[in-house]
Amino acid sequence: MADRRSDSEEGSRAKRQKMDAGDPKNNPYLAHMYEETNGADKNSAFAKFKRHQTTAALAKKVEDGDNNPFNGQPFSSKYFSILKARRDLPVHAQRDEFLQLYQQSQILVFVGETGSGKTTQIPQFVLFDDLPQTQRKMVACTQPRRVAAMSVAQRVAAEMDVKLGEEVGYSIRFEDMTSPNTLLKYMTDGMLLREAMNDHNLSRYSTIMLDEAHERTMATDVLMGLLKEVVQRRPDLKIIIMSATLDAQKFQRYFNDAPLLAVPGRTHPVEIFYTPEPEQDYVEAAIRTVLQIHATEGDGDVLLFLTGEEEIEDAARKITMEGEEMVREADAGPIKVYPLYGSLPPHMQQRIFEPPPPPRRPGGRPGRKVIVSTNIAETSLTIDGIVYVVDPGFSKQKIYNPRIRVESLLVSPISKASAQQRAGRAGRTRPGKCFRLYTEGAFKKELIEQTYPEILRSNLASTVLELKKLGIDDLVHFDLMDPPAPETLMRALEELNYLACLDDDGNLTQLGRLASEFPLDPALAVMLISSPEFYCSNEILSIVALLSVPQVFVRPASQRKRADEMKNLFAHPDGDHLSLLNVYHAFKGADAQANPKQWCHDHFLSLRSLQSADNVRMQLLRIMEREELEMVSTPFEDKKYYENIRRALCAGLFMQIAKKESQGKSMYITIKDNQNVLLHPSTVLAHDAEWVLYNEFVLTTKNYIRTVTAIKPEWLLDIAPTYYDISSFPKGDIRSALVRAADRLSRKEKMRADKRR
DNA sequence: GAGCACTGC
Repeated sequence: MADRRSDSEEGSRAKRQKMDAGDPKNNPYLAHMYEETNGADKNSAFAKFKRHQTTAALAKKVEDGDNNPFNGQPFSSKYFSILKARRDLPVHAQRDEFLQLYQQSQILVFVGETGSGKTTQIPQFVLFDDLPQTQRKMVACTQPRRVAAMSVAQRVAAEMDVKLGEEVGYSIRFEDMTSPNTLLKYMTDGMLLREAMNDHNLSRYSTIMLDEAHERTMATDVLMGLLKEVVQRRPDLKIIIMSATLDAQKFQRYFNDAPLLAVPGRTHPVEIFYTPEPEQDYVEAAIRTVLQIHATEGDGDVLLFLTGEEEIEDAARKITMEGEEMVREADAGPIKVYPLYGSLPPHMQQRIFEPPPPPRRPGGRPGRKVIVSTNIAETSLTIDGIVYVVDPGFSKQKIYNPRIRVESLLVSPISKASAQQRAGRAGRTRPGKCFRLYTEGAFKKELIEQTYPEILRSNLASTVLELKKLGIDDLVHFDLMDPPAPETLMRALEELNYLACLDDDGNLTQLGRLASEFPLDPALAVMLISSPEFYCSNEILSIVALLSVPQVFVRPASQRKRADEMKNLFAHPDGDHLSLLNVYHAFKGADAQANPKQWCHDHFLSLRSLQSADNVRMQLLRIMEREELEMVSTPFEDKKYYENIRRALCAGLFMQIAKKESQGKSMYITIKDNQNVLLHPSTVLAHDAEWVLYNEFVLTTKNYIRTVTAIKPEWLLDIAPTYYDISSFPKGDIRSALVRAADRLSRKEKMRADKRR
């Protein structure tokens, strides 16, 4: 089988071959001849090390030596000062215990609470015992987030006194910071999954660590299922599942009763307070609690968890106002409120690290910082100095309804694990307090133990395609830790079958194999792959890139009118997809490129989103070229320029079509699922289109379809005849409209045939 | 006449 790799891989492999060409020791075909001495020759610091038989004492000796065992360079003085601090970490006391379990078993579950040092130290413990250099392999440690992979790699490179990207590196989307010398690689879990799709045995690794496994991301869950199979084919591969305390036994059971090692963390105690009675309005209660803390508690910053941007901005405003009143009337200390959520520009996010405001006069009451945040402060961002946490017990969570194939965000009660994590945020620097705005009874009886893993809350179309590409044929018996509902799985298989990515027996088709190469939703991948047939792959590529990044249109509450005017400059009467294309073209134009920041600001566009779309576009373009898909455009003057693009959109999104209801203005009904929907008010679609294609179904106060483009039913019959098999539609408005379209289509074809005769 | 929690390839 062809060993195809993702393109960043391809790059590093090419690099590796080139760099290694001169040295027979580095030639993979000759490597076995050097196995005894490779990296562990007599002069090496590792000479006395027997793989998987080392001890903490042995490692300590090398760590305390004069020269770096990995690159032969003398250790810097900074190395020794960091080493001293490392030895104080809780994990260090159990290094021998860890080594014994690691050596004895193929799979190990490691539980380390925050502050234990697990993410930085355990991979180094492994390195000194696994000696991957002697196997020409690597040790991998996965993280759910890119920033974590980068920053931990940087930290560990410093601890090991090596240059980042050499012996210690990281690999994330858009950036491969590794070299042929890399022995320890931090990477995102999604990246390892990508690699697995081309190397089902993950043969480049001698040990794989899945860190933060308790977060149960989609990628972690799939990787765990995969690794469970790989360990049977590769007895030489070792696996470490690293997690926070909760649910450790579940991991143990899943991995055939793997041994468990638990290391305590280093945090301060947090006192928990509950409300005696349930609160009616959690936002109002939260604001009241924050102000109460300010009035009655000692110094220390406050972290309040709310669910979304609007709620947060609103609460922040109210707390600021009330706080100012407290300063005036009760001589309270000054209070500074910072909103925090993902779509906030980075420089605004950075502001949360500013020190709290000083007292208003010498000797006055100390100032206090209040951070009002989404869940982003629960895992992604840690803020030191928080002493008080206010937890109303809610967050927005993604849920998936397979019956109508809709993912939506819903404000839901958090889990016990989440509540514990939130409380923990108060004890990072000193003992703290957590105020839960629900009763103790509710905590015990109503909150679920763990947030449902993502795999149970998502559309599985792309996951199923990935699994097929990973060589998993029998999905039903694939051992996932939490198997999704059969209906969700059936929906995904059905969707992939309609997209022709899977045949009727559920086997990967050529198109499916190609689609899996793209880091995209299968529908968007199919759209992109089909686009050369419609003479518009350049344009579809831009649209797909824009559809895979956060919203490009910015609409600040204070300047809505102005923002809408600017958006209208890019509007295309036939719909939002074409408007996105106009935005992209304008962004790449000379005017915008002269000063992109200013231009985006002036036009109410998000520079961050546009730049990231540009990045995505480049990545996708490289895959298109590698797969020899043609990059073509219809000449702009051609009257079919936009029509071709709209047809190509149908090639991927033909399952997301709505038709106007005969009665009722702008009321639409979705095809097949028969959901009543409204055009999202943000649409630029200028006319009452009979048929529209939509990108997204949003469930909020009403059912909306967002990002819509006008299309013709004839195109659907032409492009997706199986899905639009008229006989499968019940008698009614939609069916008769399709029949009329079919008539028009055949008349046209007949006329064309007549002309040819 | 609207609301994108968060993350990833």
